[in-house]
Amino acid sequence: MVEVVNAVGSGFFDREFDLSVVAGDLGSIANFDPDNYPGMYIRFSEDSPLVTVYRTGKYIVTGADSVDGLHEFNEKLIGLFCDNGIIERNDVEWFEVQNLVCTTSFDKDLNLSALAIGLGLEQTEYEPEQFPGLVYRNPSLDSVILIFSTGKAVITGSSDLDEVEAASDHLVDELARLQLN
DNA sequence: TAGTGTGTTTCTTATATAGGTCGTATCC
DNA sequence: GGATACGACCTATATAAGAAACACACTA
Repeated sequence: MVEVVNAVGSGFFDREFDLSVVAGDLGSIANFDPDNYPGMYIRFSEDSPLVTVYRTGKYIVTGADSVDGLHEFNEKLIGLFCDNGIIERNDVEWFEVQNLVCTTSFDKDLNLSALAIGLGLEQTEYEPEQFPGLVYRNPSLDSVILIFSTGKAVITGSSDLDEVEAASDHLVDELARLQLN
């Protein structure tokens, strides 16, 4: 069972912004501090995703917990900008998912040293002194998997949920093949 | 040597995972 | 003062974006 914990997307409005003015128009939900970072942050509520908007019209949405939620939030953002006269509907050029961070569990403790050997040392990085997880990069997958001794794992780097599930299935198969699961 | 141009790195944000370290607080 | 407990933060992973700070190469 793969669960999305963070979905990241980026988009583009065909319009340049004076972020100081936009932040002023949006009020307390916007935060723009050019001395700290060139992007303007927008957050609708404490637990909502975060939007970073740039002068060029490009923007990033982080912190959604599903792909649908990411698109819904994007629509909410577009609505906010249109309602405040910041953009018009036809200024919306594109929006796409860039990265998914997912978790899964194999429900069994794992010997990461043995797993690193079994999966192939050229495809794994395991340095417990540096980081407790095993990093698994398989060229046939478009995701990177962090595997922990508790049997839990983090799958990241893909923009497609089907690819994430394929990566999870692949690892289940590998664990079965290696008789470590 | 100084100035200019180009390229690279860092910063920031979200998020899970887990081990280690560090600082602070509480108790004896 | 020493021992223990706890929280915060670091480590690593991916990704987008723009700006600033660098490093390096080249020309005058």
